[in-house]
Amino acid sequence: MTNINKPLQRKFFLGDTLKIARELLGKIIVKHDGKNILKGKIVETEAYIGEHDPACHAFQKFTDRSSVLYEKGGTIYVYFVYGNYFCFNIVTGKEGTGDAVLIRAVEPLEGLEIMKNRRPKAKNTRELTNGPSKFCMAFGLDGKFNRNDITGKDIYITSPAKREKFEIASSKRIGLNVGVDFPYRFFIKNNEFVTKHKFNNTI
DNA sequence: GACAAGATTAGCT
DNA sequence: GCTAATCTTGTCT
Repeated sequence: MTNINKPLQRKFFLGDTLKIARELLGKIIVKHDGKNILKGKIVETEAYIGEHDPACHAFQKFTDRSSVLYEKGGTIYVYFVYGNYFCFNIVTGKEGTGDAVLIRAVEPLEGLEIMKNRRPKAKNTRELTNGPSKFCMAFGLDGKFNRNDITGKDIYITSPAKREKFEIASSKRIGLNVGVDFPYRFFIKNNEFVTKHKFNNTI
């Protein structure tokens, strides 16, 4: 039972970053993992705007790491933090803008056994993917995917076969020391896979 | 070449 | 709820 439409095309990722961050909610991220297929519904995102956002890695600095953010929309930006963890971003907008959307949490749909193997610490299904680095671990995403393309054949995003109804809420972003005032975090209201956090109130 | 900080997580109080 | 763990990247000397 695949129930999967065609992958989102390049055009989707070239639009407005904040709009894309909202529209990605409820979409399905698919990863071909060897013989296996992993699927998850995106339930939480954050937008990073290169031009005016001090929290964005591309803000007023073009470095080896942030140069990926200036690629055209649909490019994957994976980076390493805190010595252990990866965060998975999708570059948005036209080439040269420095915008990206961070995938913070997904709801596991397929390939649960593989995810559990990769996340031995997770005590339950919810803990498999309810955090940006947890999602990366469960899906086996690491630095090798940096600069890859989200419209490729091994990893891509599709719309669900059935359009679900859900409410989108927004809040301040999490884990930042700068740019905390921008309400650029978006999540599906009342979805249990959204990261639990003190900022989970709607703004 | 050295140093400080970081888009987090897990484990302990 | 609070803090240590851990190492890459960017910046400064």
